[in-house]
Amino acid sequence: MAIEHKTRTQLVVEAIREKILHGEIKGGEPLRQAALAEELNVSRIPVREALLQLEAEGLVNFEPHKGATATEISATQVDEVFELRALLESELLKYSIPHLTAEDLGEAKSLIEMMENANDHDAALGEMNYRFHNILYSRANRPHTLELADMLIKNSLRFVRMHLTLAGGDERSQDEHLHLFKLCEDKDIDKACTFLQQHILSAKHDIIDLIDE
Amino acid sequence: MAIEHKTRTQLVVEAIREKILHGEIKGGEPLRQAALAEELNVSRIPVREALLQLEAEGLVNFEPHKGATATEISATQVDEVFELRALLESELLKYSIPHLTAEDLGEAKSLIEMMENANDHDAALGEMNYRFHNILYSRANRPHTLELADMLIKNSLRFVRMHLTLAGGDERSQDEHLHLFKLCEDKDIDKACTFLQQHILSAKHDIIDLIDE
DNA sequence: AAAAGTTATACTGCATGCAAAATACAATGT
DNA sequence: ACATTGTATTTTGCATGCAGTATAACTTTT
Repeated sequence: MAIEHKTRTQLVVEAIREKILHGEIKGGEPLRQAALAEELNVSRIPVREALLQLEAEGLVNFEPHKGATATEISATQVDEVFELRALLESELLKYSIPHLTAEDLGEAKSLIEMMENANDHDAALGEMNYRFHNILYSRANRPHTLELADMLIKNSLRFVRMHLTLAGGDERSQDEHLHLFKLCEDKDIDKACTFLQQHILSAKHDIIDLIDE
Repeated sequence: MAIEHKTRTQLVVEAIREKILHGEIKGGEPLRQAALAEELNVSRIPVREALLQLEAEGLVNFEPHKGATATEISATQVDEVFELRALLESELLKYSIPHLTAEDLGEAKSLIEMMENANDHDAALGEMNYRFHNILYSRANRPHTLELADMLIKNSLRFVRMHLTLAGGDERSQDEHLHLFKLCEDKDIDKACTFLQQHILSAKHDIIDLIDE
């Protein structure tokens, strides 16, 4: 395996993204280039470039001459992002299901089992959830769509994490994953897609409820 | 009206975007930072930042240590982008129609008339087409979705332009705009949305045919 | 002559430093 | 006290220069 040679900019992107997703940096909070540069032991240039990339991801607002802030996230924004996810991800699933291989399904299945065994508040749960869904979409052959969906998922990850931490990896979510898996296995495209939409939208409602208090 | 103070980076973004959309820079062609910097009379820093932003827009590929290239655009890519547009834009229209005001519709109408009177090969035609659609989506109250759709539209603008230049602003497209307008006026959401999808997909087919020769 | 190694070059990645803009603060006038 | 102007400070925007990486050109070896 080729060693991957990460640029400082990429490292800074990951560092700042993690800070935002973990809530270490709150929404609306200003991101000072000099402060971040010093903290991460780089110059301001890679920080600037990282902030630009994070803006493209929707995690940061970058205003000329004003500076960058972590994006605020209202309930209506969550609503919109999850609606979009439901739209795009069901589209991906629709194209992907016919080409899903036995190995794909095997991987998905084992991830479900791992999630069942994992501690409810395990931080890795979000990662597993992410990979589970990603496998199901992987054969869609729609790279652009997948990239957009990925952006949205990353963007909503901070809520999902909050959701998991506060509510715990609840039973319902597990059951839903299993059910979705079976529908994929049966190649029942229509049912799988509409069920996936429900799955995403029910997560949306949970999170909005959480925010509203 | 407040004078707007554009940073060099923004100006460079626009300059390079224009070059790509106008075909002055072809797909796959490398974008050398130093060359662009000299040509535009800036240093390499704003060029780098511009290239990063253009990558987010999908017009440029940025590979670490390798450099940036204008994105190649195969028929399958066009297919995917237009499918996405059909999906997102019809969604926007669905939410927007109920809130469209009389003024909105007036503006849209006058744009249609302007497009009818315009020269078939007028470069401004693409711009008018863009504004026409944008007005129809403007009341959707879905900023995030609108932004994504906007990105996709910008991304497909080079083909639309090619389409218009080679095929001319054909009659069918005009008729379709008028029909779409009437459906919006009547607040017939379902018909308007499915018609919009057809409108976008038919453009897709025209463009793919153009590419395939 | 083809493959592998070596040097040269072209280009990117990034640190530093300075100029311009925005913000915060003080002084003045009303 | 409030608004307004002027000044200081902070912060961003960008030019320059150098170090590191990838690619091309050239040897050397088989």
